[in-house]
Amino acid sequence: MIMKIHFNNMTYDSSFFDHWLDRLRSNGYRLTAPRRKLVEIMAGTSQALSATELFDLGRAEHPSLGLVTVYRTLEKLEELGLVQRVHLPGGCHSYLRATQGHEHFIICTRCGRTFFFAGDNLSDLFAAVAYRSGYSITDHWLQLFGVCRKCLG
Amino acid sequence: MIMKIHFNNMTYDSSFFDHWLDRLRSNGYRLTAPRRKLVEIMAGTSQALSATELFDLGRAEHPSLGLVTVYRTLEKLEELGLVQRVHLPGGCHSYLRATQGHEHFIICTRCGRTFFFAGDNLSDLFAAVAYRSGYSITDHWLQLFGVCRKCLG
DNA sequence: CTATCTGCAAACCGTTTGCAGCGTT
DNA sequence: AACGCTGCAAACGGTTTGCAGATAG
Repeated sequence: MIMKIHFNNMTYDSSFFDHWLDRLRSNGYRLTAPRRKLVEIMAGTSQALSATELFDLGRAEHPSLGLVTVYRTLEKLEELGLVQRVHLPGGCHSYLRATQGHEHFIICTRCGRTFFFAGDNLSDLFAAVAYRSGYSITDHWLQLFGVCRKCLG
Repeated sequence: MIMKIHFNNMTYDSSFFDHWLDRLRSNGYRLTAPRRKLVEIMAGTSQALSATELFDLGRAEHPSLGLVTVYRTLEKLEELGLVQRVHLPGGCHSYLRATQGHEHFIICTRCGRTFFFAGDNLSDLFAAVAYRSGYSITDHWLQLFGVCRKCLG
């Protein structure tokens, strides 16, 4: 069942969840109960979550869940490009839905809530840097930090 | 003694080293032999170094050096804004001379060598994102990844 | 039926802390 | 002389691995 949901100030369809399950299945991974639960949580939140936080959320609904399963599921989701590690000034222990194409995000440094936005065209800048540095550019991160409306009070 | 050196494709003066020592001293930190050696290495390289790599480099010239001293020195340099942790796709265990103002850098994903460049004006983009997201923006990272000329061969 | 997945316990690795002695100021 | 710094050893916390039993396909 696919339905429109309000997510992160933008409208996405809930098929994130279905799509992720499809990707797992079509890559030969099995859809077990703990895995489904973890995918459901990660696909449905705009909050960057650490393995432990995800573990606690998952365990609330699936008590026998093990922390190791959380790590192994995150590993697969990351490998499939569905989830990405979030780098914060204070550490790199959180995960978030991966950005797509030229999409970037701003993350609240208090609660981890994120807002995704389409990246402006930075290719002029990149071309200039490639020329001046002699490097062949393979990737870039543009990451914004701030405080979200809820945390501003 | 201050002299011009060629560093990272740009000309800096070697007073990075002197400046860092000054900053340590003026903040009440003592200038010991192991600390001087570590500052000399970090101030004089454009290579992102992990604590262990810095340890090995330092130990080559100061054999009694302890790894703990490396961590404690990096902590102080980071606190003074002279050094920053570098976030790479594969982990966040390296340190580099901190960027200043609107400066950014591109890092070679093979050898860690960096090239610093002045950031273009991204404030229009930031203003738009602040407006659309409702976040109050406090900081940003723009980080480029690539392969440097030496590693390209 | 078979290969994958699970949870547990233990190993692992980068980092931090407690401490007694040393060195800078 | 006082206080910060050092190196050692041990603790720590997040993550990974080995394993035997459970389960999806």
